[in-house]
Amino acid sequence: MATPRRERYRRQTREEAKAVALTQLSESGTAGISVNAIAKAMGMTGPALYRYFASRDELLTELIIDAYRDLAEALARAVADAVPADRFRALALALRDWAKRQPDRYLLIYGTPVPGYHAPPETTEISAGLMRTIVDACATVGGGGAGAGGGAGGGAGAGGGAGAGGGVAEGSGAAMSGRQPLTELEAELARHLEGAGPWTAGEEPGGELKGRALRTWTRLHGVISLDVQGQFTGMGFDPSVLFEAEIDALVRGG
Amino acid sequence: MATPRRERYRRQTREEAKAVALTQLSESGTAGISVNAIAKAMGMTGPALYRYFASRDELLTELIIDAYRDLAEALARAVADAVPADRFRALALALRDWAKRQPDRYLLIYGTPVPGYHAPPETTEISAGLMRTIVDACATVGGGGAGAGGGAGGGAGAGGGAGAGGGVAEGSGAAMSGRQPLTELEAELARHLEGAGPWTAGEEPGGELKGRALRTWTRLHGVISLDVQGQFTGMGFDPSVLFEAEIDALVRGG
DNA sequence: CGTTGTTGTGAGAACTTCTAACCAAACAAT
DNA sequence: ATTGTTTGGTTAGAAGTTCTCACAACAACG
Repeated sequence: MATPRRERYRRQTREEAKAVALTQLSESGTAGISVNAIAKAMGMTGPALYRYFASRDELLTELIIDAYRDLAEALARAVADAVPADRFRALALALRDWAKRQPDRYLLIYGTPVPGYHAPPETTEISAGLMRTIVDACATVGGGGAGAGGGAGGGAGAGGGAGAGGGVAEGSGAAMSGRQPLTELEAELARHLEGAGPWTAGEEPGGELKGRALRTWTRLHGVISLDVQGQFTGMGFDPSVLFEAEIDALVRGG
Repeated sequence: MATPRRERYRRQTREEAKAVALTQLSESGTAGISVNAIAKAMGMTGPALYRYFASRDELLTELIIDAYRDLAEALARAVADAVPADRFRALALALRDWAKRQPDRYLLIYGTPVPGYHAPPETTEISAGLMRTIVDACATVGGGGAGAGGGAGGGAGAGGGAGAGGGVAEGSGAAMSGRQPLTELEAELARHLEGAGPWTAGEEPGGELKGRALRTWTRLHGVISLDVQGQFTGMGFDPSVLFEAEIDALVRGG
């Protein structure tokens, strides 16, 4: 039952190509990723790579999906490895750590999108799983709350990237009951908020889970994105201090 | 003393080229900006444009500088047009408004940078002026504080984009007194904080100007950037509500 | 051994940025 | 007014890109 050598070899060269692409990415950005150059670096001619990737865009997409999955896994693991009291902090630190370690991959996910490019459903699924991890982590901070829901969600999230994807896939039936099954997030949040009331204009979102999760996401991203883009250079302060302050503010104020 | 027709014509075609580039930008992103295509759209052949822009990069850079200047001006004007009590809110709303009205230009400034690309000193100067506007606006919220400093800074900021740039240029002598004159921001902030103590690890940054300005910047950017990148689509909530919540949180908690 | 399917190569089309050479028009100065 | 110079535009072409196609070489299977 061993995987056919043909297929294994194929996988191997695909991975190698993506690895080379990643080094090109960190050296010259997404624009610097060249199919021809990758092929040349691998010891073959340009067109050969088109046997493995239908287009440059497909390669890029795969890079994005990989990064997404990797990040989701890292966050889920960090949360799972922490005791409930530290989960929120663990999540935030893991996010920052991942981003600082591989800025280009972070920007691949959350950076400027190319107009006309439509993210494949895979990424939105992973994104939903990632969002669920954040929501779960937010549920552990402050008033505690929703122990049962948090536990179930945490279990699925702790299963790693594959687990998150699986969980979303399994839950797809629930999304169909809604009117607009755009992402799992809506249903997911609804499950978490059960009767907490809608979050509409003019309302006070403080202290309630959906707002907390969103604020967590946007604030952490705000610091991280500006940091990895180098916008803080020469400003005479330590970004990590700012990041810590934001964590504290989130934990305290909600 | 009328400007020579030669020069005027040159300016004109440069502006036209940049205008065409902007439409290309909004249609297909930075990667979609093509010198050849711009020239063709203007009714000339490709190489002709190289009389006006030394390279594609120079054109891009000019687009970035223009956007920067425009944003800085819009913010300064919004702050200047508001009564002191509303200045902070006015700044935040103006920032969001500008970004939502022209997302691609916002991403041109705060989006993924291309590696190897070094921002010209002009942008860092404008950035410093912009940061000063934020700091000034932050000074009007909460405990009031530093009335004299805020007034002086506000006056320079209210002078529009050119005024901000000029102010920075004039102040360059002050930067030389420091050890690392990387940007004006450091000296600017120092002037504002005079004796408020350093902002280092482990310290509580709440309620003090530098932290407040940085938090303002990163939080607003966090919401805006994810919004203009379309990361909120299909999540079933109104980004503006989240934005308002962040403004309130900044005003209230600091 | 033969057949089949996969992988790589070279040629080439249609793009891109950007340089070089050349020509024409507009300005400046004698 | 006739020179001379600067500037604007053209075509040609080099070097690069993505991507298609036809053809050859090889591995795997019956």
